[in-house]
Amino acid sequence: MDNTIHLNHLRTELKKFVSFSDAEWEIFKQYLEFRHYEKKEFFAVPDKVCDHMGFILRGAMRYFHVREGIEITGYFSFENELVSAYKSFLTRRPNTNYIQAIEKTTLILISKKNFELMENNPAIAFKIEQFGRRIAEYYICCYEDRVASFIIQSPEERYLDMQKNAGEIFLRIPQHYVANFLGITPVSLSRIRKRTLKVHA
Amino acid sequence: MDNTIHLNHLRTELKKFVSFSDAEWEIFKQYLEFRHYEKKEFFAVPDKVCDHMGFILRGAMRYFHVREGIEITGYFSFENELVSAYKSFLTRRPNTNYIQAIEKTTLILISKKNFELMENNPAIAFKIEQFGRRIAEYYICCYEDRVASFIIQSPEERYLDMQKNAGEIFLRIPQHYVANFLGITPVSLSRIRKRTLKVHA
DNA sequence: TTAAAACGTTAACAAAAGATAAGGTTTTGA
DNA sequence: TCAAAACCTTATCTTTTGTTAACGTTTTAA
Repeated sequence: MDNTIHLNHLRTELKKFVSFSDAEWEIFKQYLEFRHYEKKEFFAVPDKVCDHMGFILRGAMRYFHVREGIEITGYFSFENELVSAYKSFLTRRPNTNYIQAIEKTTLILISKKNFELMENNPAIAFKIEQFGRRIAEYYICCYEDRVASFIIQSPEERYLDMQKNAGEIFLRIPQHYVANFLGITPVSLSRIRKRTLKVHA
Repeated sequence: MDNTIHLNHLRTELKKFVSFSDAEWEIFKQYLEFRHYEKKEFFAVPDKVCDHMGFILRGAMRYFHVREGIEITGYFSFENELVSAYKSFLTRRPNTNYIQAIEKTTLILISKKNFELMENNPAIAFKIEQFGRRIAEYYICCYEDRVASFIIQSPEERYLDMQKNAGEIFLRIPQHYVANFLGITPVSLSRIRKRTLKVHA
């Protein structure tokens, strides 16, 4: 099977982090693997080290914790985004949550081992450091906003913001997952929806 | 004034991110500046680009938003920690919150300009990429935990965790700042304290 | 195709948090 | 030193959220 199209797509998408030269890309792409996940299949589970980072070609992933037997969804990733239990990936320590495909999903994977091989390969080491840095910096910016939303906004405001800025999510994600993401229960989100609906009607 | 002791201290503390060789350190330290902040002086303000990253030699900093005229505290940094309006620093776009000294504070600063000069200096560029990467990765791990606490825990649980893991903070920081940090109002924190006190008494 | 599971809403009640204001203590700064 | 400001607690009332359970609809999987 020829994955050239997908690899070129990846190269384009990664430009928001870093631009690979042709020579660097030839090396880089040798360290990649493709993997398909069926719906509900796990990318990461608690108590195991997450040793891959993935780029989502197609599909969607859900991050969730289990607390007293109940799943609590913390995050989602979609097409053209990265997916990883980042802290576990970086520290090589056991992960604490689940990451699960919520649709049929295709990933391009880089293993921690391959990452380190590239870090030690002088032909590409510098670019890989840049790559790792830009990814981390990108997610820091996202996290800064997310934490601010918990500090500054009420659940209702977070919901309205999300509806405005990421409305497509509601078309793909069950609402009770979204509720957890906003830091509230599904019942509470249902009430917020009823409340805010009347304002616009 | 001789700052050798402080620079050596910085070099030691930065080892948790990256180790500079003697030659690299000689270059690196030339790009640093010392700056003193009086209590209540600002390190960063809204609508201006934050163009420095600081290392706290002594003192403490508070991050806060202003919303409808009210200050809402989002974070603190103390001795041997870094301080920056990171998103603004990275993206060169206007900052959205205040960062203020809450005690007499001494920082060692790196400007964005000097950071970029080092990134373009072959003698130290690689080490600087590593440095920037490790800092970002370190903060990602902190953020992952912080967001999880908002998703998984109740305000009361966040308070008890904080008391257990960062109890010293309560000795230096007014309680109503801590309340915001936990995502609640000062009145609510006061009630939580009263509630949880009885459990231990 | 069909039974089971998943999902969203609603209701009722309890628990917690927000808003506002008042009071007493401590800290600050002129 | 002394008045003003900052701070924490408490009280009251309102609003919101959590919890549990029920119901009807939709989706899933055998």
